[in-house]
Amino acid sequence: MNTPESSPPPEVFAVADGLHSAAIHLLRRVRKQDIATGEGPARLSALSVLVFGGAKTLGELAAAEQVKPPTMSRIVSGLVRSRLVKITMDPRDARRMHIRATAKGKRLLQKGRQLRIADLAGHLDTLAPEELATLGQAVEILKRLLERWR
Amino acid sequence: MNTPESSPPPEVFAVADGLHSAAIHLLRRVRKQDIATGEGPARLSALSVLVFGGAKTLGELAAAEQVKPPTMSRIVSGLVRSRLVKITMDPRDARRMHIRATAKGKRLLQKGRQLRIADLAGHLDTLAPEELATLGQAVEILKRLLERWR
DNA sequence: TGACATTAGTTAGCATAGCTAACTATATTT
DNA sequence: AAATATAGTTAGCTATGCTAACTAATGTCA
Repeated sequence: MNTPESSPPPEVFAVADGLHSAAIHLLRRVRKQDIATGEGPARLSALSVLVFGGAKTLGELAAAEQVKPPTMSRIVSGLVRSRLVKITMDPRDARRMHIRATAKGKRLLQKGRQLRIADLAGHLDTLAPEELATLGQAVEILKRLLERWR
Repeated sequence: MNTPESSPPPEVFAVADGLHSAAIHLLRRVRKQDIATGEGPARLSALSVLVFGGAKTLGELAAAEQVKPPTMSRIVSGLVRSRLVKITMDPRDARRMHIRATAKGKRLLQKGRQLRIADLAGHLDTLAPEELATLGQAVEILKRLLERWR
């Protein structure tokens, strides 16, 4: 039959399982570098949305981070206190706020990101060229997959 | 020169960046399934170590999860309260405790894991066979890389 | 236009999860 | 026997997630 409802074959589950496990352990390793930034993961993640995606309202940011508005409200408060973002009110709709990264916020994000990436890159650099190439292809495949996930 | 201290080439950084981003977004997607288990991520993760790696002392479990002992102490308390693990004292060393998953713990973990994996597998199943094969190879490479990371 | 509904964000209060510092109890070493 | 080291716990802080209930502003429509 192979309807859309039928379950994927075992090989697919095996890859899913391995990918899941690898993602968990990989992030657990690189996350240690974040301590150096002095900000927690939720703030860094929200900040990265602002730096790469431009200014957002609180609701948009909450949606982008898949978090509820009260949670994002507190995350933004922290970012404001650290002067990593700045709030301006919407001139047309006094309920809305626009949140944008400051220069300091951009600098901090780049620094933190570089620490993570450099750590990972240092390890990837020990791989054979073909292995690295395979990972590069895998990244492209995953990128396309994640785009159409939802 | 290319000493071990020299920085990896840009291609390696590009792969590192892509891998990092893919891991973040992939986990953010599948994590939503965890709500159905009624336990938080730290508990599920510790439980999985016990289910797949057998009984552990608190210190071993903390090390495996890269967390400090007080944190693991509280995680284990929660797991005990939910009857997902059981504690026995070491007969030779009264300071040590042995923590093992109960049958209920094993069942819950399998259920939660399956929800995550099934979600991911459902999406992987939309890929072409060659793409899936590439991801399978990437998983193997990452597995070896992570083993020698630390 | 005035009443009602909707939308944006905040506040309060709860749980989980991370940390350090300081503690208890047990083993080990000298 | 005394000093030291090790295994876990307790207390208390911060950060991050949630829901429920609130305020304030905007939209709708009779």
